[in-house]
Amino acid sequence: MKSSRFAVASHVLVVLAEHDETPVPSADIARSVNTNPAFVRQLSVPLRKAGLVQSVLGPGGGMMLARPASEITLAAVYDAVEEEPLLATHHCEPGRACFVGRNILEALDPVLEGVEGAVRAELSKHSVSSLLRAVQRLDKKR
Amino acid sequence: MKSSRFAVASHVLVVLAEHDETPVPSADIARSVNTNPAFVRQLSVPLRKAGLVQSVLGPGGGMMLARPASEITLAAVYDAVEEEPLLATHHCEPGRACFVGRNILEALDPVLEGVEGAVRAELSKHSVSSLLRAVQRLDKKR
DNA sequence: ACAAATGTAAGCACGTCAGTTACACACTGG
DNA sequence: CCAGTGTGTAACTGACGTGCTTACATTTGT
Repeated sequence: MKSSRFAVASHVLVVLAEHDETPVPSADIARSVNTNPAFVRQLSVPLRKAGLVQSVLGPGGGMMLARPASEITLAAVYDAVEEEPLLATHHCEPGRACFVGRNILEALDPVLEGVEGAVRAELSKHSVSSLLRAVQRLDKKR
Repeated sequence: MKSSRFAVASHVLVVLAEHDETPVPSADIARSVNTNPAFVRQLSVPLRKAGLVQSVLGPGGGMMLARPASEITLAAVYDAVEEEPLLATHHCEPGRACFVGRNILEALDPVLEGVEGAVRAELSKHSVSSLLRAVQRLDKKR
């Protein structure tokens, strides 16, 4: 099962961007995502650690963006919630008897670095606010 | 558990590129990767479907590259063995009551397309032969 | 015929993930 | 000051992907 955290986290942040400046309770967000409030709160942990959201306790509380939506790139979202590299290497150490086995991981390393960099560069082109605008544009068309 | 198929498939192809023109039995490849011969054969299925390798049955048989190593990019390897997109979307449909839920998937689509394209472009810069050269260069240093 | 290989099906163990329940804690308003 | 609202977090479950293994039919060279 592939992780959908990046997509869901983006969804959450767009909802927060829509309700600018006012806290949104996890129950409301969960209704939009169609999942459980606790799941949204769990997802909020890495987002808070990354300084993207903050929460207000007590009645009238909830989650809200910690900085302007235009200053949150999707690369930051990706970094916050999707910690592992997307292209994994061997689970078990390759056999060191063969010279390919001895060096393949090191040879593959710059390739995987490059991929990771390309992904981050591509995601840097978008922000939460641009994603919100895209959502609004699509909704108008209906 | 993240998929390591791309890394292992690259490993296999580099081994095949080293033994140019002569078939390599799956048992030999498995020794280099440090895994099971049957697992290598399973991995060979998508590679054969993609026209990257071919196999020779019977004694003295095995797997070999179906075309020159310099003409097999790592993007082709990726396409062959890693069919699903690396960044998944929501597992369950978002709630259509909220206008964000109605449009988020469609809005996210071009972003994910862009990521996929960036990955493929980055992987196109490398080939099986360039990877083999990197392995050889690293081994000389030891 | 025999042995060396592949191709493939079936199944196991383990890890990850989404989803859920439960509960302690924090804050606000009356 | 206390009832209600909401967060933070731990624990658990079920589903699924993945690596790995066993097993067996099939092909082919000597």
